[in-house]
Amino acid sequence: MSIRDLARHLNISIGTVSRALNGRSDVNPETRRRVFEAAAAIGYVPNQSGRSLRQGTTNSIGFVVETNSETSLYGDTFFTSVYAGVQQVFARHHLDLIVLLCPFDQDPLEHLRRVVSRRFVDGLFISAIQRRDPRIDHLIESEIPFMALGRSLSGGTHPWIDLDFAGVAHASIHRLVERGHRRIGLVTAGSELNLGYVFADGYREALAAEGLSFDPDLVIRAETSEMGGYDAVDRLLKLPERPTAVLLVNEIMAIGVYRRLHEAGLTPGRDMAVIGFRDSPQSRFLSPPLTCFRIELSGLGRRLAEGLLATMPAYRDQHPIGLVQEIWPMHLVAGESDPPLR
Amino acid sequence: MSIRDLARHLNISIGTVSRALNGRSDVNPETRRRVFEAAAAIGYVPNQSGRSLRQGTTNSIGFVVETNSETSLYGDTFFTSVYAGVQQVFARHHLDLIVLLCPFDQDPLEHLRRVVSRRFVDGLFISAIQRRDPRIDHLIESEIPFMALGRSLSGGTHPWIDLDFAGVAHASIHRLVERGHRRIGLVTAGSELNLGYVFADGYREALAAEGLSFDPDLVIRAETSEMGGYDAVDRLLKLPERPTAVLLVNEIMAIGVYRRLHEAGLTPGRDMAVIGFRDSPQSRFLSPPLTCFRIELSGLGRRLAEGLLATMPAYRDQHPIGLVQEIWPMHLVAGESDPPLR
DNA sequence: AAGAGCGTCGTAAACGTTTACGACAACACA
DNA sequence: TGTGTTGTCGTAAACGTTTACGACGCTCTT
Repeated sequence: MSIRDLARHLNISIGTVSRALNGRSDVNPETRRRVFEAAAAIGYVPNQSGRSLRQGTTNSIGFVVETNSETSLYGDTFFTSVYAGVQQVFARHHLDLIVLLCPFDQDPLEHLRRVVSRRFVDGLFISAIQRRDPRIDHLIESEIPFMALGRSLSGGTHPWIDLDFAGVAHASIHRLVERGHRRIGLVTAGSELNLGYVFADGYREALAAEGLSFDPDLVIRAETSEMGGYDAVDRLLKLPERPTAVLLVNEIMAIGVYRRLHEAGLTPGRDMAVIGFRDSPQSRFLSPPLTCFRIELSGLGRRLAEGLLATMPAYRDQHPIGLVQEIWPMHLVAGESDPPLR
Repeated sequence: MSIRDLARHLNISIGTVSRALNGRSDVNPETRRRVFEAAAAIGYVPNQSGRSLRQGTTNSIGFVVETNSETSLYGDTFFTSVYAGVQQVFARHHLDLIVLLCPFDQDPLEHLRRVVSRRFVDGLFISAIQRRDPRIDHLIESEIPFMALGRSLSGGTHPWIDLDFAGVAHASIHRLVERGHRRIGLVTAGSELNLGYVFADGYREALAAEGLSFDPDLVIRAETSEMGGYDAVDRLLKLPERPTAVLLVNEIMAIGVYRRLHEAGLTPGRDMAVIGFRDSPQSRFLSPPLTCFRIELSGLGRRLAEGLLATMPAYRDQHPIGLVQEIWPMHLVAGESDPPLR
């Protein structure tokens, strides 16, 4: 079932059929109508390989995700919502979004190399950005359009959108101080994820802004999992002078944090205030509900898509925005895990 | 950077280069060595579109996932581990696994039609199998190799692997009865997911096997989310005669279940026994830890991959297993959420 | 009436790869 | 020496599509 069959069936040339289907102007409207009608009737759909080969483009964009729990900060609902936003924008351009999984036993750079060299996709999203991320250098060098969810230390001239972890740290510290806390712990990502550093830097700055001193003992770098949160609190509880509040880099950790507090006979919120990132059904269903930060995820997805398309020649004119390098805001959702200090 | 450039660089024909790279036997070992060496030196990688066009195959397999929360029973770690298993097998065959997202505002059948007709992949995995699933009929009709994670009512001659929800129901009921429970509730999937029905049927059979009567009031069909679990318990608590134990179709619900019990001044486990599916870090970190069922997920992934390859002519001889239609076992992990009834 | 302009269409090359087929040399065997 | 076999390689067609180019007929202008 090729374009040749369709052309024969209509008694016209394959060139005309192709032009009709691709919406070119030099084809009679009546002819175009007949072509579409016949295509639908006999169920013709263009072969993607042939099309790709000819025009050097695949009409699909890849979202690279790490399956390694060390580098994946977010739960499932996070990416699902982001994907939805991306797809909303892509649908208008007949672009497909596909998810490319980096096997956990493979080096992410190696995996990316493979994806890029195969020319499997026209563009890429990458996430789980490391502090110094060789993937970014490789992508820039290979000249493939891409968008980073998160920024690295090197910066560069590629598009990125980063979540406002510094803002979260500031808002959290300010709120906790207002509620009487003076000794506030931080549990941040222990991996080389850049956001772990951004979060820690924001924490330190926020302490300074509130006139509080910085105690390195209160900063725990942990795995971003239930167990990571558990271990982190374990260490905080062993300090000679415990913090009265703690800030978490993600909400998965909160589960372990609550658990460890319970085991120590303490009540989350009452005996130790907890603020976490991010708002999710899980956060809301914890007891007490976690005070955390909400992200407009599908909006983020849409913006990511726009930012990527803006760098692609074929779509640039439809997205006349400059280089997207933005901080995505998050909004505090008050729970009951950080009541005023008695 | 095409095969032509590589051939010119080596002063041999492109046919020989292609045969050398593809491991055919009719090429001098010394020539083959030179070809591989030169390819690595100048960084040549075969163009996938050209290859696909010629041999009508894409060397990649798609895993279709629903982003709709109504039909997605499992959390993130579930699929991540399954993917890992699939990739282990695929790596040996130079096959790529890509995830194809069905946009939540699109009909899954429509989405699948598009994927299939574009010939984007050589084979497919589908999950979230409905009781009667038109996708399966379409896949059979279109003659594309596929493997279903879950089985539908229609059966048919396609390969599938289904989790042993009936076995879970039996084992759970048996255990609860042993521990003194006589009135046991069930919270199953409210959508048209077939496993929701399989689970309910297993529950009913297990009750009969234990000589207990079936009370339709004790069966709640709910959304497979935190809120779904919450609402389900809410209804169970309103019954004139409360159950002393409850069975959950997934562990996300358990979060809502625990929460609702707490709000009613009840303690999960002590005042109402809870057994859930499935074992995950979350289940373990609940208080009390959830008694649930563990699945060997990467093994499941490997078996899914083998079962798919067994139906594909190009790989069949390397996987001489028949049609895979199997029930995948799950093993009870004792938590503390179902102590003996006082 | 001749030429320009326009709308519509067919022709054929090109994208990069694989593979059927045949060519050729070297060698073994009768 | 002639025939067959084997190992190695080149040639060219084919996959399905897009698109540059030119052809053709029609209308409009001067």
